[in-house]
Amino acid sequence: MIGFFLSRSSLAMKQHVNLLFKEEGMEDVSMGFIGVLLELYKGDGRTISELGDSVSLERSTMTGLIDRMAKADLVTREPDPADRRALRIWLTERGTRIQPVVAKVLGQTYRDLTSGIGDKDVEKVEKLLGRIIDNASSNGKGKNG
Amino acid sequence: MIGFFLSRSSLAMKQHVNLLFKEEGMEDVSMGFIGVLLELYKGDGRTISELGDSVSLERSTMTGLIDRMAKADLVTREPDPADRRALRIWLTERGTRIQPVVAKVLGQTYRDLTSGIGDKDVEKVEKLLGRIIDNASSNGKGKNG
DNA sequence: TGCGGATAGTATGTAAGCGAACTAAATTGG
DNA sequence: CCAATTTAGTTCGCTTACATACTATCCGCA
Repeated sequence: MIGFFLSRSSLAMKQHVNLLFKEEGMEDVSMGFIGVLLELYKGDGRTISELGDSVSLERSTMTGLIDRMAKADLVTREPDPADRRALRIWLTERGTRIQPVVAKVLGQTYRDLTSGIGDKDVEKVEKLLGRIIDNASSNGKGKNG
Repeated sequence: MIGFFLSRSSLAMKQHVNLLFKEEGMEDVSMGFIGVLLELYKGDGRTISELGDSVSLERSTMTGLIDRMAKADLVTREPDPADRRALRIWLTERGTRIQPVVAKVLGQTYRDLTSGIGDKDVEKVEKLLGRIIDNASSNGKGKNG
């Protein structure tokens, strides 16, 4: 059944990324950080909510994620002087420095896990999974969609 | 990136299944139970380890899963008279009774989430995800594979 | 100006998964 | 036959995700 394949492949990729980081001597960097790191490489100093929207995670999920990233010395939370509710997330020196490693791990993961699968097929899978995600949100939120 | 699609679609399916069970008035039945239930419908009275192997979950994960299934009155743990280490998992009356609902929810989920995608393409996705899962295990366990 | 609703972030509790460490029991091998 | 190893299951600590409820702050409008 498709659900089985989805959950296993998702978990497998997560574990593979974690493994590669460990092999780079970065046991404290995990798959979960990558989405946020990639966003921050586009530009840091954004709020937790903005980042959460970009990576499709709830605010309550972001709190713990940013906690762990801060503990791993990848980001800092700084108060926004213009909005005392908001915190702006900035890359630390380490967070900036590991960008090439992040790229390397992602590239290697892609090559390792899609080996034997053509780029066209990978694109097709992404497109179909995108469709599944869309179907879920229209069937879920809209109720009688 | 493919990792994003995998984790989102996997989560989406999980939530969709949970939602459909809720709509059936079974808030306490969740996606996580399904793999084990389907195995038990093939034949119950198996050990936790056997079931874990069948659904590709670690023993430590199974403990909590069976706990929750027992709390939802779907299964019972019974000691194996022939092996005092082992516990045999049996379907309860409720566990047996909901089989048609499980089938219905699974069928509906399949139709909802793959709507707009041909059966051939779904099969193709399953096949390619299977390949990714295999790639992960050979690259992960074997190390320099 | 000040009240009422939006918004930012956190806290809490639950699910689902892993690995490592542990206990009890079974199996194997010398 | 008994010591050593393996196996069954649980417990513990961690990650990652959610929803809900809460605090603090901001903003729109009367």
